[in-house]
Amino acid sequence: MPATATRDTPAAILDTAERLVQQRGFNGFSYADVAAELGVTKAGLHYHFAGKAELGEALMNRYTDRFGEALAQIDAGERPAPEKLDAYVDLYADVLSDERMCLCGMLAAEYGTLPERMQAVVLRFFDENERWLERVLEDGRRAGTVSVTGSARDAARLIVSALEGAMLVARPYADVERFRAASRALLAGLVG
Amino acid sequence: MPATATRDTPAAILDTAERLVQQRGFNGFSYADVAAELGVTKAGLHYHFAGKAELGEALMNRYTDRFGEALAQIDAGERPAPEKLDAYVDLYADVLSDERMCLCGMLAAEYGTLPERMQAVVLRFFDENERWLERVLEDGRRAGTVSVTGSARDAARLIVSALEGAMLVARPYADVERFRAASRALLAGLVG
DNA sequence: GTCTATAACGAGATAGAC
DNA sequence: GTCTATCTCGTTATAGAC
Repeated sequence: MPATATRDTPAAILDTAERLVQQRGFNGFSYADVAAELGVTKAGLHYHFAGKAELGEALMNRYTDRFGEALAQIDAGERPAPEKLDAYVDLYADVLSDERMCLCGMLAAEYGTLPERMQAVVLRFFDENERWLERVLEDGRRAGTVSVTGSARDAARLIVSALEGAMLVARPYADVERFRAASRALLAGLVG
Repeated sequence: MPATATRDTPAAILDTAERLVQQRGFNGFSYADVAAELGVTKAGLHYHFAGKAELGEALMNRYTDRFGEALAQIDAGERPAPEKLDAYVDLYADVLSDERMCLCGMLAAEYGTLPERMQAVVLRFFDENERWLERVLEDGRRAGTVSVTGSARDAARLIVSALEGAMLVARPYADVERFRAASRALLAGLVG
């Protein structure tokens, strides 16, 4: 019996690569970086993920699926819309406090250089987030807990944009409070 | 007399490199890309800019200075604060309509991989923008044309964050209207 | 100021042993 | 499943001719 990995190797590869992409970008990390950190060789990585494009795609699908599960978790709580929005903001804050950018926000910056199949997942991520927010905002409007001036769709797109941008700007300052301040000001204008 | 360039060569290099960075990122373009587009050799570029770090720094300083001049232009008009904010949003929209990301927004994503001197300019860009916005918002509040709930500084930071994020998200969709919708929703919550 | 030529390195990827 | 070894290519950068 050959030596067994202490945990699922593909998952460990994805964990390391994910962090590297979130901190350095898809064009800012290499198979060598991942291999060195895991103490394996580049060839070993190619066994699990044929190429960088396949690794990137797997990364994004896992991230987007997990984000969807987190949204389902928020829904399961049956809380009023403003609390759901606060929980949504916390998802972003948790990523940032790890000194990471949102994976798909990072890849949105590099969009023009990405393999086609990775580009498609970037759009899927934003679409799913916008749909979820739109529904929460409409529920809140019906319940009288949220007062959005324009369309719920436009407000949802503003929220995604503002939170992605707040992460983008706050990370160079290594200042989560900067993100928190922007989030508060955002929700104050929408929920107030 | 040697052949004369049709226009200032360093400026032409900066123009091309700037667009490439805005569309592909600092880690997504090379000297070879710039040289090919200008019809010169890589060695020729090194004569004008010693290395990629120096080219990047020159790029950012020119961009930040130009942005500052554009803000001074807006101030020169002596318009009320809401009109100044509209003009400010237009600066971003113009960049996006060229299918480019804000230069410093792009470099904020790649921040961890940048040479130190380029990192410093990223912060300078955001600082100067926030200061300008903070002043406009305070002027507007005094004149009664703007009603910001929290501090002008936090609102300024929200505006920078939201506009950077709106560019980041809208560009993969190649949809300037997506940016416009987010901008309108943003200002509606702040100026309303 | 721009060129040719090349050095030095790292990236992504593959073949084949174990 | 992971390794060693190697290949090919692109990238940054320099030396030196014109």
